[in-house]
Amino acid sequence: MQERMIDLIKITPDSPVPKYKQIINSIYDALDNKVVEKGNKMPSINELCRKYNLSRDTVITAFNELQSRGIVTSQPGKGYYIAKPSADQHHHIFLLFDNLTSYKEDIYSAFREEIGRKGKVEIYFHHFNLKIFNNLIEDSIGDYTAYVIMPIPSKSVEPILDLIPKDKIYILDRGRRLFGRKFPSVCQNFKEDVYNALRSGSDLIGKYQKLSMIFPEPSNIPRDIKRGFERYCKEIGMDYDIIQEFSADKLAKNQAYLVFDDKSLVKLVQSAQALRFVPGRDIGIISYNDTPLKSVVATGITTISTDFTAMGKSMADLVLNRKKDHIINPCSLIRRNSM
Amino acid sequence: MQERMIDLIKITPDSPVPKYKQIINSIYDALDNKVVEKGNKMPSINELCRKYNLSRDTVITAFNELQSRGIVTSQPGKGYYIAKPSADQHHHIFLLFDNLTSYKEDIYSAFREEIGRKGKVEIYFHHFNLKIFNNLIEDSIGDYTAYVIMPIPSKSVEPILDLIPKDKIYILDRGRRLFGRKFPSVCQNFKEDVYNALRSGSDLIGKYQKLSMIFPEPSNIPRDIKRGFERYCKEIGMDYDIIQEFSADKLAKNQAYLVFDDKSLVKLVQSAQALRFVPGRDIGIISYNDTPLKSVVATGITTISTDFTAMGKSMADLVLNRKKDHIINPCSLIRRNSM
DNA sequence: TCTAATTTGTGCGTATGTATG
DNA sequence: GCATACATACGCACAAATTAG
Repeated sequence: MQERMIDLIKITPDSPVPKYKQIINSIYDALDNKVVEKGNKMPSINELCRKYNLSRDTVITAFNELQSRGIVTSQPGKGYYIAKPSADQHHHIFLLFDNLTSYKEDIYSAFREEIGRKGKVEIYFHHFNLKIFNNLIEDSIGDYTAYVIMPIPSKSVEPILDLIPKDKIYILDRGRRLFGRKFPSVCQNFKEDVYNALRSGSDLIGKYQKLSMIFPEPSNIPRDIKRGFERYCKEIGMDYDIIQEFSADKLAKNQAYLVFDDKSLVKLVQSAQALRFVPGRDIGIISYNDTPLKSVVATGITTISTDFTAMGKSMADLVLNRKKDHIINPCSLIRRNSM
Repeated sequence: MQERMIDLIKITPDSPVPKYKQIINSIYDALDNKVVEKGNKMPSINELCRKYNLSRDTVITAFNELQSRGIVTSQPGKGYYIAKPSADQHHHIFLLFDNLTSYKEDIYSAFREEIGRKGKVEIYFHHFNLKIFNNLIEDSIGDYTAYVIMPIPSKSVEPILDLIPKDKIYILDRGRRLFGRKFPSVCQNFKEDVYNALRSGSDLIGKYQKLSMIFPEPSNIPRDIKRGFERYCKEIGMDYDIIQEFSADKLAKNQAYLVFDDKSLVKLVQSAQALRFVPGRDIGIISYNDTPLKSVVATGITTISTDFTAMGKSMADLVLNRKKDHIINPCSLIRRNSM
């Protein structure tokens, strides 16, 4: 037993981390990975000194610190023993968002709240720029206990992720298909979500003759959304098309629109107002990602939206408990007057 | 290893460039030429003093600057270590927001865009919690070249700010009255802004019999807004009151409402819709802080708003050029159908 | 447990040159 | 010419952290 335990202590002499702290961290890691448990005997002080060429005092400093934190107890004349079944390690979390939009606040707040005092969270943004993405991760390697990442949707992010220890990576929001089950994740299943949300609103959609998706290109909107949309339309035999940029002349009565960015939504509603088309009667509007204001835009916009608070909470749960799950975040259709 | 590193520092005593800057440049060169890498130990302060006949203070000045640029980290009792794989950015900016609301996105994007490749921006949120505020700043001291801060409106933030070098602090958005001309700033003048915006809209406001401000308490909305509002109403002899929480029964015809938070705005618009009161005819609505969606809420909400993009740009200009200005950010009334 | 060596961190005093008014 | 402020550089002293023996 001690033999195995000894090997769990990793000392790198030239690290900026003090040796006694490296010992402490090793014990925490061993507890987290459940390779030691309450009651196990710790390797003796002299054993560690010899094996790692450490000063006796260095080991004692570490053990004293562990004892004062309640992780180990000492039995004079016998040795040190693990005193706790698990340890609330201090998590230092690298949270990499794509960009700063209003619903990110929901994810972040929920995440932070769940993490609470158990860790410190630092936020970064890559703005879908691969160079920034790589630099941020490269700079941060070794500095965090967990890396929660909204990836850029491209194969080219993989080499840089390989530099991070695999068991510290968590994938957030998108990248479900890109990474499969390679990392723990809380993601949307964009294709299924859109498909299911549209299905659940078939009674509303049926009122219209055609369903147009306003999908700006190039954009960072997940491609899978388009696939889910197309699958739905084909399946129920709905007339549909995909518009790259909305303009007023594309607005027609008895047509419904599925819109993703706020800018297009604003244009769409303004055009409708100009022609005195009433959303929900003359035209239909479904918007993506819900915000409080959308409930009063025009006379209320129907939205397809994932639950961002749930997303933040689930991710915190994964990180805190080192779970390896692959969670699909819930998504639903929120019915309002615009359809 | 240290031996080689020592030689990488070139000091020419008679050069016009200060010695501490020569040290900094040497480290940059070493990083550029990849003769040092992340995690390498720097030669100790005393070592450099002896070897190059430098004052200890000179070396420390250089190392502190490197640390605040994020190039090195220090561990008391051990030494200084290279913290980045490569270095090109000379500004390392600590950006502390109060919370994440939609218009923060505008400030941040504009700020980031102006900073460009000249620096790295790290963003934090204090949520008006003094403890978080203090912890975030305390933890960050010495790690950044500039601290851009949206303060908590309270005297109690001053002691912690005193710990930051005075010439690295910039005040953003609020705190104009709290700090006066103590730090460079880009702030709103809430009292004047509201007063002037209301004055410029007197033709619209005159249509209504009463002007009600919906001002939730407690809240983090600047108190000065209330003062500007009261001053305007008294000056033109307008009947007015201040409502702490809006409820449907408080909605009355021929009355105008000045509303600050999205939650109250949503309630207000929904109540109006329920009673079939048309904004701009039966009731008036003015909302604070513009977002794209507000142009299509109901049939368009009139807003009083500062220019958040300008705010971000101005702040970037101050930081990049180390200007000491005190800028009042422009604010105006944006006329739409709701008044 | 104690001593010793090395390291960073901080404070204070001093001196010099330069820019500003 | 004078006063002031600021950046640069030096010297000394002491505290606290890290580690060795």
